[in-house]
Amino acid sequence: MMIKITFPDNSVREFESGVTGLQIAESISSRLAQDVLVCSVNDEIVELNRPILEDASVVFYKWDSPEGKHAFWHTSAHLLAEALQELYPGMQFGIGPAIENGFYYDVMPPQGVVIREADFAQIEKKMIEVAQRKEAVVRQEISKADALAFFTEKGQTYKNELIEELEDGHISTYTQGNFTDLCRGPHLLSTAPIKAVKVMAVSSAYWRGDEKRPQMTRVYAVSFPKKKLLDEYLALVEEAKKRDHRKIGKEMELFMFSERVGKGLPIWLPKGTALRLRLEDFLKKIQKRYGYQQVITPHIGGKNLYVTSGHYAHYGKDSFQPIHTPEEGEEYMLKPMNCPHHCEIFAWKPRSYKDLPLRIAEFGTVYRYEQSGELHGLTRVRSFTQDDAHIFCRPDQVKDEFIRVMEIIQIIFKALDFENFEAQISLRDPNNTEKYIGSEEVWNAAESAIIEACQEKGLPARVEYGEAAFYGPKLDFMVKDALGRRWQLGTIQVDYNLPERFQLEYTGEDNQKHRPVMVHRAPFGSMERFCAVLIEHTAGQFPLWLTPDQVAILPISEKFNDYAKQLQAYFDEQEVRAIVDDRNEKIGRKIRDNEMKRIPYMLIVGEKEAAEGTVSVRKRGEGDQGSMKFEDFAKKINEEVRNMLNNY
RNA sequence: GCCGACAUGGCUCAGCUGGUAGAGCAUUUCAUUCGUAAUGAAAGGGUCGCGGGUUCGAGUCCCGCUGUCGGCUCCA
Repeated sequence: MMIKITFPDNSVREFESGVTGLQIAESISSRLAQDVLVCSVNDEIVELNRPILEDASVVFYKWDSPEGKHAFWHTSAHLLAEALQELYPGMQFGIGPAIENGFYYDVMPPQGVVIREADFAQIEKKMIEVAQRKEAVVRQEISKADALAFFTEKGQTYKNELIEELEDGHISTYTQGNFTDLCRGPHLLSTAPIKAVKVMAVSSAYWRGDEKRPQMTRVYAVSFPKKKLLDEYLALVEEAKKRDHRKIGKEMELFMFSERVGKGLPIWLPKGTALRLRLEDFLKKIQKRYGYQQVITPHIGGKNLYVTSGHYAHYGKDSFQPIHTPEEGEEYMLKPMNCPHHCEIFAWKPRSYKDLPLRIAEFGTVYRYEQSGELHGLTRVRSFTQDDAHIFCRPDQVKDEFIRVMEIIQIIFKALDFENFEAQISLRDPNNTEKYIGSEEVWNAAESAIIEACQEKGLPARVEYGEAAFYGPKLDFMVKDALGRRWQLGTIQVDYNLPERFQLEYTGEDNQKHRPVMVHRAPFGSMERFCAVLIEHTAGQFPLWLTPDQVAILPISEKFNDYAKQLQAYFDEQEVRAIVDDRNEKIGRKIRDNEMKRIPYMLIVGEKEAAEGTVSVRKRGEGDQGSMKFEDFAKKINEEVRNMLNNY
C-alpha cells in the first residue's frame, strides 16, 4: 500500500507504507540522510526508524534545530549514563533529560563513591569510547509488569518508582549496548554522531525535587557532533563569564561585600551608587508622569503590623528575628516588604472614590533572611531596595492600572535594550488551593484581569500554575543573566488580601463604604538585581546617561595635567561626569583596557588642545571624532543625554 | 538549609608527594617628555580566611567555624 507524505513546503510524495523517516530522507538526498537527527510525523517527534504506516506530514530536524539538539542531548544523556554504569558498577539512575544547553543525569553512586571534578576527564573519555562503538539505540514497548521486573532485577529502585506512576501500555525503554533506560524518547538511531563531550559540572539535586528525599548526584554535560562546535561553545561560556556582574562590579568598583557586615548585605560604592541613583531618577520621572506620589517609610515596623498583614504567621520564623527594646514585650521587625506601611498610609485618613487610584511609591529597602545557599552576588541578597509602589483602586480599575504599569515596564526595558525578556503569568495551583489566602471569587477576578491585560497589550506571556504568591496572582518579567540563568525583574501583583486584613475602605459614589483592591508593582524588581542584570547585558558599557563616568580625560603628558583638571572642573559645572587619568603623571602610562571599553567618551589633550582650548574626542565603538572646543563638547554631551531621556 | 568544591600580597594566580612564601598587574621612588591595549630600573607590601589538632616541623595532612563558588530546595 502506498501512503502520502507531506513535507513542510506542502509538496507531497508517495512511499510504501512502513517507510521510515530515514528512508524518506535518503530518497531526498544522501546529505540530508547523513545530517538528520530526528523527524516529526504528524507533529509527533520520533526516531528516524519508526515505520510510518499512514498518510502523514513529515519534518526533518538536524543539529541546527532545537528539536535536533534536544534529541542529540537526550541520547547523550543516555550515553553519559552508559559510561557511568561502566565506570561505577552498582550505579543507580534517576532521570536524565536534555536541557537548554546540554543535558544532565541524576544518579545515585554506590556507597562510598563520590564523583568529583577530577573525574570529569575520565568520564568524557569513557563516553567517547562508548560512542565510538556506534551502538544502535533500540526502542522497545514494554508492559508495566515486565518493566518493573526488568528494573527490579537491575536493582534500579528509582526507575521503579517512575514506572509505578506510568500507565500500562504507554511504557517504553531504549537500549544501547548493555544500558537500558526507561524513556519516552525520541532518540538518535545510534550514539555514533556524538563526537565531542564535556562534563561541565557536578552537583547534587534532591530526588524529584523534594528536599525530604535523598540527594542524587547530578552530572551536567554538553555534547556536539563536531569537536569544533564544542570548542566554540566553551569559548562562548568563557566570554560570558567575563560579563559576570560580580567580576565587573569589582573591576569597576561598583559594589562590595564585607564578611563583617554580613553575607548577602551588599555595600554600594560611589560609582555603583551613582549608577543606581540615575536609574532611580529615571523611574521617578516616569512615575511622576504616571501619577505616582513618592513616600518614605521606616525600615522597621512593630510586630503587630506583620501580625495584621499575615506575614508574621507565614514567614515569622524564617525571617530576621524581632528587634527588642528596653520596654518589656515590645518588638519590631526589619521590614521584609513595604506593603503594610503603605496600607497604613492609605488608612491614615478617610478616602473617597475620587482619590482612587491612589499610587504610592517608595524606593524601599527591605530585609529578608534568604537561605544562605541561595545568596548570589547582587541577584539574591538579604537586604535590597525595591522600586516599590502600591496602587489602591476600585475593582473595575484593576485592569487599567495593570496596563499602565505594563507601559512603565515596557518604557524601562526599551530604554535599556532588554529585548529578550519573558513574561510569566503566575496563577494558583488548581490542585492545592489551600495554601493561598483569599476567596475563590477574588482569585478568579484577579487572574482574569491579568490575562486580559496581557491580551490587550499584545504581550505574549507564559502561564504557570502553582507559581502565584500566597496572597495573589502576578505577572513577572524574567531576564537571563550572562550564564543563562533566569532572574525575575519587574513584577505586578494583584492583592485582594491585604486591604481585607487592614480593613481598608473608601467611600463610593453611593456614599457606602467599599474595599479597595491593591496592586503591588516594581518595574525593576530590586535595584540590586536589576543592576546586576544590567551590568551583564551591557558588560559594563552603560548608555551615556547612565554610566558613572561619561568622559575620561587623558593628558598625553604631565605637562597637560593642569589643563585636564581645568576641563574636569568646567565639565563638573556643566554636569558632565568626567575623570582624569592622572596615572599619566607617569610617562607612557595609558588608560587601562577595561576603562577604555567602558567609558563612552575619551578626550585626549596635549599641546595643540591646551593652546586652542579644544579636546580630541574618541567615542567608544566609533573611534576618532576629531577635535572640538571643550565648551561645545560639554553641550554636545548634555544634548545627547537629553535626547536619550526624552525618547522615553 | 542540603550536597560538593574552593579560600595564598590591592587584583589574577603559582607553590609537586609537609621543611617556616613566589610571579604578573597595581602601588611608591628614580630615569625616560612620550599621541591612544601596557617605557626601563629599583623598592615596599603576605602572622597563606579564622580556631583547634597531628608532627621535630603545616600554606600543604585532620577536625570545627566563617565566607565564596556550582547546583538542589526556597524566594512575601
